[in-house]
Amino acid sequence: MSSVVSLAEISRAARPLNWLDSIIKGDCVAALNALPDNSVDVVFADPPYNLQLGGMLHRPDQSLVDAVDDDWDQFASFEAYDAFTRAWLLACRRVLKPTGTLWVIGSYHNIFRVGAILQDLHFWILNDIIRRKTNPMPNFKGRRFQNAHETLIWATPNAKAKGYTFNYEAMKAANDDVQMRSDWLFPICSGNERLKGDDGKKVHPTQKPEALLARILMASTKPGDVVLDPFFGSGTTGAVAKRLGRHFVGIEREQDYIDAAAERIAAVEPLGKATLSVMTGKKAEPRVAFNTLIESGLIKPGAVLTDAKRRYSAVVRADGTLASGGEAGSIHRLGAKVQGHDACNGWTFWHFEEGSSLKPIDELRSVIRNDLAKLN
Amino acid sequence: MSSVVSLAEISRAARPLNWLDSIIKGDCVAALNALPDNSVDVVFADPPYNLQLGGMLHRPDQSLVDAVDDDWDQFASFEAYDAFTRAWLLACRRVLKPTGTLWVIGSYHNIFRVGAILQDLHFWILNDIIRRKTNPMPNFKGRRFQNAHETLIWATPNAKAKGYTFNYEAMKAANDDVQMRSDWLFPICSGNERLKGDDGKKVHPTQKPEALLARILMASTKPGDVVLDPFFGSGTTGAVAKRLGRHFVGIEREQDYIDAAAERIAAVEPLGKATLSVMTGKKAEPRVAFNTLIESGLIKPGAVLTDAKRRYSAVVRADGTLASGGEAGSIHRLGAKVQGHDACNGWTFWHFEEGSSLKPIDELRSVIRNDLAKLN
DNA sequence: CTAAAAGCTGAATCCTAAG
DNA sequence: GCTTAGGATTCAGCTTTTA
Repeated sequence: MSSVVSLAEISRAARPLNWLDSIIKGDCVAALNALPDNSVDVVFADPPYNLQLGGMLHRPDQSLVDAVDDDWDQFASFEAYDAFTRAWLLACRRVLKPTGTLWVIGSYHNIFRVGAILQDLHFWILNDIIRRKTNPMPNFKGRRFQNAHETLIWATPNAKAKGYTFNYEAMKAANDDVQMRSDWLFPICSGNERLKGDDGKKVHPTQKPEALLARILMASTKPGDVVLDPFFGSGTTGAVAKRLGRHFVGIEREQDYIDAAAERIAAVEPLGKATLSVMTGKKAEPRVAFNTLIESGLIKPGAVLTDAKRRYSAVVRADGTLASGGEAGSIHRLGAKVQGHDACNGWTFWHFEEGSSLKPIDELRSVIRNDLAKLN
Repeated sequence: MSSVVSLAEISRAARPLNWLDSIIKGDCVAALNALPDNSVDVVFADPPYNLQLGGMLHRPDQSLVDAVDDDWDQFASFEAYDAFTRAWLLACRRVLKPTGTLWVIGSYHNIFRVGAILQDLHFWILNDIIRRKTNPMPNFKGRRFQNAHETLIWATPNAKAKGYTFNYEAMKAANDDVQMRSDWLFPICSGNERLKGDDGKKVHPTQKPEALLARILMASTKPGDVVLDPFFGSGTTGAVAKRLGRHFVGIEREQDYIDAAAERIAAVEPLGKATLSVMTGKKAEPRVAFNTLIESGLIKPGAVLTDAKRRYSAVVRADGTLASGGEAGSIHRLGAKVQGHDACNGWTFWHFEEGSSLKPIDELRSVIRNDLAKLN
C-alpha cells in the first residue's frame, strides 16, 4: 500500500491503472485530468488559504511567529485565486461519482470565495461545518477576536444528487444519541502526531489533525470507498483512510511532502473489519457511542472495556460503538444487553484498565467536559 | 426616542436632520442614499438569506415546519442576489465613518456570496465569528448534520482602516480574563424575548437574540456611537442600542415590522452611565515620559536599573536616558538592545531595587498617573 | 527520583500618535 | 502623504530545564 506514481506513468498506462492508494506527483489539475470519470467517492481538499500576510509578527515576549509564507500560498490577486479554485473544483467534479461528495476546508481568507464559486458551479452545499480549535494561536496585539476556528464546506456535485453517503445513525450514536451538529471541537495537530524532520522542525506548516479526517470519513464514506485529496501535503487523509479501511489517492507537487507522507502511511496499521462496520440505520442493532473520547485519543479503537467486576468485556470500534460476543451497540445498550437489563448507564458501567485498577469511562468524559466547560 | 421617519421627509429636510434614533421606512439602498457621508460608527446587517427552500418540510410527527418563505427572501438567481448585495454594501460604506466597522450575519445559503463580494469591494475582514446555537432546529430527515450555527463577518471599509473601535479589554474581562474567541455560544431567540402578535404568532421569522447584539455593540462601539441597521426587522438592534446608550438608525420596508419595532424600543429603559462605562487598558492611559520620574524625584540620576532576573543592568542618566556598556538610549531602545530584540517595553522590563526585592519602573509610572488623576 | 518552572509554538490578513 | 519612536500585547499544550 502507498506507492508513488508519476503523472507520466498514469497518462501512459491503460486505464484502469493502479492509482489507488498512491500519491501522484504533479500539478493538481493536470493530475486530476489523468484520472478516470466517476471514480471517486469523496474528495477532501485543503487548498492554499491565500493568507496575504503583511510584515513579521512578534509575540509579546518578542519571539517571532513562524508564519505560513510558503510560495504555494501566494496568489497575485483574488482573480488569480478564483481561477485556480474554479479549475480544481471542476476537475474534481469530473472524477467524482454522481453519489460522491466533496469537502473543502478554509479560513475567512479564502472560504467565502470557495463557497461562492462552488455555488456558481452548481455544486449543492449540504452543510458548512465549523472546526473549533481548543488551542488556537492567540491574537497577540489585541486588535481582533482570537481566530479560533476554520470552516469546512460539504457539498454534492449538483443540486439533484441524492444518493450520497451520510452515516447519520453512526454519527448520532457517536454523539451520545443526539444528532451530530455543525460545530466540531478538536485540538490542533501538535505533540507526537505532528510530523517533524531530522532537524526537529515541522514537516508541513498546516498539518491537519487525524481526528478531523476520521470524523469526515466516518460520516461520509463506507469501508472500501475511494477518497481523493488533491492537496495531499503530509498525507493525513491517506493515513486516516488506510487506518479506516478506505482507499486513498493523493496529489502533491512537493517531493519533501510526498516522502514524508509515504513513510507515514506505510507505518499505519489498518483496523480490523469488525471494528470498522458502520451502522446503517434503524435496522442495525441499537447502538450508541461516545466518540469524542475516541477522537480525542483518550480511548483507542480496539481497546477492551469491562464492567467493574470483569464479568463482561467489549471492544471499542472506530464509529464510536462497542462490540461484544456478536453483539454491538452504544455503551448504554450493550451494557444493558450483556446484563440482561432493559437499561444501563454505560458511562458508569463500562470501565477501562489504568495500571492494575479499573476506572469507569465516566472519568474520561469528565476530562472532556472540563475542556468543554472552559470554552463556554 | 425612536420616531418613525419617511424617506420623503429625510430627502426634503436640510441636513443634518433628526434621523438619529428613528426608523426610516423605505427601500434599504434608497434610504441609505438619503443619509450623510461618514455619519455612522457601526453597521449591523442581517440581510435576506436567499434560502432557496424547495417544497414544504414536515417534522416526523407530520407537523409543518414554518419556513422562511417571505417575499423579501426570494431572489431570481445568484446574480440578482449578488447585485442586491453589492448595492447595499456600497451604500453602507458611504455612510460609514473611516473608523467605522460593518457586521453581516448569514448562513451557508448566502454568507459565502456576501463575504466574497465584501472582499471584491475591498472591505477588509477582521474576523469571521461563529454564532453557535444551544438549541437549533434539528435536521428532521437525517440527511445532513444539524445546522447549529450562523456566521458573522466583521470588516473595516478598507484594508488600511486602523482606527476602528475594539473594546479588547472589556471583552477579555467578560470572558474570565482570557481573550474572546471567534466562536460564540447563545440560545436562539425564544420565550418572552420573542415578539408575538395578537394572534400569538411570531412577528418576524428571523428575530435575533438581544444577547448577540449586545456582545457586538459592547465589542465594537462606544457609548454615544451611531449604529445603523439597514434590515431593521423587529428592531433588536435598536432595542439593544438604546439600552446600551448608543444611537440607532433603522431602515425597514414593512409597516408591520416597523410598528412592532417602534413599540418594542419605546419600552426599553436605557442603562445608567456608570453601568455603561467601557473597560480600557493601558493604551488609553495618559502618556508619562520616563523623564517625569526623574524630575519628580522618584528615580535619581545615577540609579541602577536591572531586568527582573538581574541579567542586565543600566544606569539612569540625568537627561532621561539609560546607559549600559557603552550603549545609551531610551528605556525601550536600550532594553531592546541589551536583549538583542527589535522592540521592548522598558516600563515592564527595567526594575528598581526596593528593600530586597525588584519592582518594575511601571509601578512608579502608576504613582505619577494617580497624581495626575487627582487633578481632574 | 519527582515536581515545578521555564521555554517553545501553532494557517495571523495583529499599533498608533506625533512630527 | 511619509517616518519615527513610544510602548502595548498571548492561550493552551507539550517539551525541556531546573530545583
